[in-house]
Amino acid sequence: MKLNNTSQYAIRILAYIADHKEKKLLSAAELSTALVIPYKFLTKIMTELVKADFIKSIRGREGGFKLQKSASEIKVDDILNVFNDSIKEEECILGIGFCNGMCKCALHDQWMEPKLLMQKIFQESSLEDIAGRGCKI
Amino acid sequence: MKLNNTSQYAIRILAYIADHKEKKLLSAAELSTALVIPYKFLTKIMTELVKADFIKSIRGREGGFKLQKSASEIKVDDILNVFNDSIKEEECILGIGFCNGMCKCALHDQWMEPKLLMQKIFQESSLEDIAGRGCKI
DNA sequence: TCCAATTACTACTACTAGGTAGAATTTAAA
DNA sequence: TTTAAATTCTACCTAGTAGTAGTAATTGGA
Repeated sequence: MKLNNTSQYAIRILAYIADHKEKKLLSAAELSTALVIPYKFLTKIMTELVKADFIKSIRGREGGFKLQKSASEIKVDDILNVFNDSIKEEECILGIGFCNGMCKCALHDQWMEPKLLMQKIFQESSLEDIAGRGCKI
Repeated sequence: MKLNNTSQYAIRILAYIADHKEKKLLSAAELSTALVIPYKFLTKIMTELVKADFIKSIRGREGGFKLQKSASEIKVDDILNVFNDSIKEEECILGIGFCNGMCKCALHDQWMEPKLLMQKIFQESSLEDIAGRGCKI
């Protein structure tokens, strides 16, 4: 009952970048150190975030990354979608493939409330909302 | 954001057994067919459920499985615990290891409500509560 | 007593997520 | 123009989850 590691890293990376927009560019090395994410794994994730158009990369010396959109435009759910980790409408807690009103799993009714709540939180929370909250990790 | 396959299977198996207590014993073959779970994988799970003392097995011809405790005594959370899949108190949505009031992750506050709700549902839902709900899968 | 139906055990394979290594490419500064 | 700092690409390794195969052990019934 957790997000996968890559999604967690991606959210933390983007929130960190959003929280440091006074700096023009942040390098992979700086992000890796600050967020305690293995450097090589982080660079792999960065490439995906660039392709997904959340961030812009500047190659070469003095290069780095910065947000491509405004922080309020990027929702947590958008990030989860890139890593196939968002909560699907028909998602069933017991994994049966067609859990709905007609034929529902044993936990269907109980599961609706937390599921909708999580969907709502992910869809409504933008980087702007979460950047600067709590610790800087 | 999902339970692992084994936990899902285990819950469905136990709910099914609870829902068929009029039958003295249910065989692995019957469960495998009824619940559409690969036979060999199911037998492996059954062995774990026996060791965890949720069910009793009768070996040999005419053997099978039945609940070892009453359905109201077995909570969903007890099952999740066997497969290391229950929601821990300190569990953090962004995976940082020490997310609490002092040093909390960017999504800590939003995450509290659905997390507590899920914990509550898992801890309070017994097999008796869920058996017989919805479809028989 | 023997057989067939059943659970239990041991070991293996397949797939995927997480992570690492090394070299290629780009670019600003010296 | 050379070099060093940076991203990108390709390929691989590792560990854990899911699932399979074969056989041993148990036991009721013919």
